[in-house]
Amino acid sequence: MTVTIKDVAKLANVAPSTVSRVIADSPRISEETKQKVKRAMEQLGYHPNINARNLVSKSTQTIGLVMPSSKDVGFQNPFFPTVLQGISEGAQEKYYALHMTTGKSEKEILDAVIQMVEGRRVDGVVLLTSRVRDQVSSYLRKRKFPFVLIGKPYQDIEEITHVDNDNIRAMKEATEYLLHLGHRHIAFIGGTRELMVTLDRLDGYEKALQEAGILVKPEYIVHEEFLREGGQEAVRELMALDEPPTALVVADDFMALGVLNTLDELGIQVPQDLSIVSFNNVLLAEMSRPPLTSVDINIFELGYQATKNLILMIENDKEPVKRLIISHRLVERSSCAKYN
Amino acid sequence: MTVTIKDVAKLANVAPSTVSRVIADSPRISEETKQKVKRAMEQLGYHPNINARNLVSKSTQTIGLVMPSSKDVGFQNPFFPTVLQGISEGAQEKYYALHMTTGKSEKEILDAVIQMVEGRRVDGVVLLTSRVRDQVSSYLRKRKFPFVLIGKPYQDIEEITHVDNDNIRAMKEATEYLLHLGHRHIAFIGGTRELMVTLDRLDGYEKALQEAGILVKPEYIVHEEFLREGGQEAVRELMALDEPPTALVVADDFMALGVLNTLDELGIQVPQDLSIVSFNNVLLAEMSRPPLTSVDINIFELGYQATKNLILMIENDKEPVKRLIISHRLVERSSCAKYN
DNA sequence: ATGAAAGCGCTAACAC
DNA sequence: GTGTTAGCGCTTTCAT
Repeated sequence: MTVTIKDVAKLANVAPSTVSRVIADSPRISEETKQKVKRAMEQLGYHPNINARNLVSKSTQTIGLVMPSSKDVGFQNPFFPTVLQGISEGAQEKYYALHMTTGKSEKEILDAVIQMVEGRRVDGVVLLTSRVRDQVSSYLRKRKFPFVLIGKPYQDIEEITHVDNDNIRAMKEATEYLLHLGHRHIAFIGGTRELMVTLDRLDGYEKALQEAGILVKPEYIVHEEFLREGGQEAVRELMALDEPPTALVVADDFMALGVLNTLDELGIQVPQDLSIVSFNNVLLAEMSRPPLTSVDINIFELGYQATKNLILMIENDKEPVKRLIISHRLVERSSCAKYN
Repeated sequence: MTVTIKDVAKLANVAPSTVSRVIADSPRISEETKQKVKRAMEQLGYHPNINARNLVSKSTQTIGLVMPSSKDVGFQNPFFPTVLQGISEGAQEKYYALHMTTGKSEKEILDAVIQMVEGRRVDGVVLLTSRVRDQVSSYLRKRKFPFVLIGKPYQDIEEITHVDNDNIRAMKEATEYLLHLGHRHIAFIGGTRELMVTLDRLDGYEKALQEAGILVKPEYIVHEEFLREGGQEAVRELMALDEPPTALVVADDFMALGVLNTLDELGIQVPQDLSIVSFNNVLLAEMSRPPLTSVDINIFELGYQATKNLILMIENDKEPVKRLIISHRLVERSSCAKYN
């Protein structure tokens, strides 16, 4: 029924091992037999059985992807397809396949990861988001299994290869941009504090203010856990303060869109009444009104570098631990104005 | 080094086959030995090698996912993560894993699919988008390999199990909604004609107009191939016609956002000057200004049903061909007004 | 440069 | 109810 290496061997009048060598493009096979075997493969429509190959070779040429929880907001964020593009391109170039894990809870995800690692389905793993106290990364570390984290590790930062932006600096610069425009009342809107990226960006925000000698006010710091519901309310409260901010740094374009929306309802004009700097610079940023000044963090590159380096680690087990910092740049559009 | 079924067998004082039966939870094993074996597995930290299992059992418990070309606009569309959520939930429930294929060109994608099918990496495939003259679906059909298409097949519609919306009717209703509001000059903005979904929606648009006795004007039909560049221009031309439309049906929320943007630049107010009905009802639709009246097509369900039915097909090879139509509904928001 | 043979870790007859 | 055994399709020594 299914055509195996033996069938090819028979037709080509060689041993199965020779066929195997042809597949691996071994240099110790004469060009002549190579052609002969290839013709036979062609003729029979032969395709190697990957499971058999994986079983004996103890490698799979596939990379495991750990997605954020499927009921997470992150899943809806355009960040996600873009980083996937980068990962997939990095994998494709080296002929690696992609295996996905998802799950609704942290536990489901961890279980799925354990299954795929212990079951020898993958040679390495890319973690798509860095969460505080992430169990998956702890497990992989203990297991000494090759993996790369996109984002900043919660702990053991010197020992986990990761690719990240310098989010502290990036947000510091974003905040300073507003400072230079004359703003003194700048609020921060970010996602859940469970995400390392939120923590770093908050950090950068505070640093910028401190350096400028401006007091960091707790009421100016908002964490929108939910994209829609929570957000609306939070923005309303923020703008209802005795001393409302004149500018906002928002940790994500998608979030910024929601903010823009709420502001519109409140009759607050951007950038005339309020300036906004956002983050990530996804397609959305230029499609919103006003188009958002946003920090481009090179999402594609995050994914691409993560995969490239994971493959390096897989193929060379003494590849050193690396910390790859992807560059960012502020893209000015129309959501900011001078404060007078 | 790695612990195998034999090690477990030895420790538990049983035969390897018994261990295998315990894993498969065979009813012919006494509760007592089951416990004994499970303890041994626990103690040794045993995990089954999936490749070995796949090799002999000729099944993989994994589903292949065929994504749109990674350089495609579709990739950026929020449709994509949402449908993935549905797929992943359907798979998870039946303990199926997910294997992804991507590629930059149609050819790369086809090759990747052939590899994963012939290599016996997956038991079935779900195709995420339906394109005109899609080679992947032709290949799978010829190969008689289980697959489900999300969207409407280009050909052999009676012979390909697919899950789709009734896009013709949905767009017809959307158009009629505008008709009922008094609009007589309604234009259509859709994606590339390479996508079946575009064709169907265009069809529904034309049907609605015809039934209403309104002439379908070619200059009212716009296909934005590129989300940004092309779109801007197309919308401008449309609004610069001698008789510009008073309403728009747009085949996608993401596209609608771009349209909204261009209209704003042109100083055209929605819905006062122009009404818009959009499609898909992703999160974006309620975050835009004005919030978009959009046809909810139940994206999650598309993915979920596709996977569920694929698994049925995998597990029962005489499962009949099915055509699953997912319901839709118009969600009214603020992008439409009566025409006076 | 090529062949023979062992075995990767598992399942599934077939015995008993 | 459990053990024995023969592969699944491939790669990889070890010969020659």
